Amino acid sequence: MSELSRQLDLILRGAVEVLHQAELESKLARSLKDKKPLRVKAGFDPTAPDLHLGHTVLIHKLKHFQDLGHHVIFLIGDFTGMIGDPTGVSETRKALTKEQVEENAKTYQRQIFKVLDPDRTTIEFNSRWMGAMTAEGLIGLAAHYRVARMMERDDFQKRYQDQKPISVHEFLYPLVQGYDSVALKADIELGGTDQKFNLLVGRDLQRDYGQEPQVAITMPLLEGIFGLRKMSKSLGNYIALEDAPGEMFGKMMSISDELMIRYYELLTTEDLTRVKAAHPMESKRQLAELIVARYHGDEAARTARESFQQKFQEREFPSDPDVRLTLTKADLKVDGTISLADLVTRTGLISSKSEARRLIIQGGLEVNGQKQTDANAVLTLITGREYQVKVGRRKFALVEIQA
RNA sequence: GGGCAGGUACCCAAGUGGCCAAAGGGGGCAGACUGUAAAUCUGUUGCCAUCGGCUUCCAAGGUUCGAAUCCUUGCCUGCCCA
Repeated sequence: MSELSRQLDLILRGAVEVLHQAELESKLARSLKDKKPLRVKAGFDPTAPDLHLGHTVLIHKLKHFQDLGHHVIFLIGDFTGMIGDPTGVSETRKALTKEQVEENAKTYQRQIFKVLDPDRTTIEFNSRWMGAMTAEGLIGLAAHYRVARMMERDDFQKRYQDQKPISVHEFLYPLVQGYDSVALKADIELGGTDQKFNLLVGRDLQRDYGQEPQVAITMPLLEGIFGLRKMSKSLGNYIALEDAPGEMFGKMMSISDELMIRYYELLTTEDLTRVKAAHPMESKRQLAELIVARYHGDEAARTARESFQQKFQEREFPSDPDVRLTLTKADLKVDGTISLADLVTRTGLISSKSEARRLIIQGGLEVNGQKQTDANAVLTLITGREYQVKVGRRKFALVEIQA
């Protein structure tokens, strides 16, 4: 197999679309001939330093390029982030301070370098060139693109049809993102399938600015833990790289069998036929362990697995409860009692007393292994003792009574 | 600038004077089931509480015995015309 087809093979693995493959091939061929690495760009939002597994699909692809000797540019869209959120029309997002952006960038580095090689990664901020751009420059940039083309974008079109608001500055997003490719002289840009439009704007702009257009490669969006919709922070269906090991493990275990296969496909290099042949629960556990180990180490993965088995498979009270609460006499009534609902509310694991009462009535509360179903119950707590409170399916609190 | 249509709970969305703490769907939570799941079924989903009470339907006023519903003003969104 030639070096070129070897490279192509790895690059195409898992990719949804390459625009256009012929250009990719000629870029690769030239790169090999001149011994000059390609400049591969991927952009990330500075407001969400909490990377989740969805982002790692892209990061792993960057890693592939890196392994092939190419140059990876991890672009943090701090300028784009400062303009505001294109989807949150009702709420204007506060501009991030320089310090916050720097802080977020550090978080990014900590997270991505669990996958990428720091020595072969450049981290860029688009404020470097966008911050310096004058209003005149911005007008000039805007003149490079047409409204009709802008409206071709799916979400704009849909929002327009649905009579939903679209602010003018939202048009600036694809423009700035595209201009980033001009500023960086990118050969290739990676993005999720939802980024296709923006990636193509980059091509158009580069051409307009007299550069060779970048190749756009789209990667699948990883579905969130409830399946169906893409993993994203705002949908709350994500597994963050910095989730605690136990939490990460638990989330991985609660995905459907179907989704598990998908995760294997996009996040690991495991052989899928082997995964499908094994018992689903076993495969899922392996996946959970694999992922936790990748971001937290082998030891943490083992502990997470053990704790999970304790909590859910054997339904025991875990050795590391979610909350440890210490109550003193002052928290109790004079006769040393407290209402059950109050006790549960005090753990902070639920948001109101009404919710506590609901939970109790529905049979979702246990104290020291005893199911409590009387919402009006009053407990007499003994000083010096510990009480194990199980709140709902997966929350545990240990309450200690001090004199 | 003018005309028109809208703003309802976490989200979508019904309701157009009392029967509305407000239908329905999604999502969440709990129970059953299970492989830890997922799917399914059932219940639940403003707050406090024993009956019962209290605060909600963009905001502020007003009409009324009584308003999410009517009126006024303001703010916000969309469409059409200029």
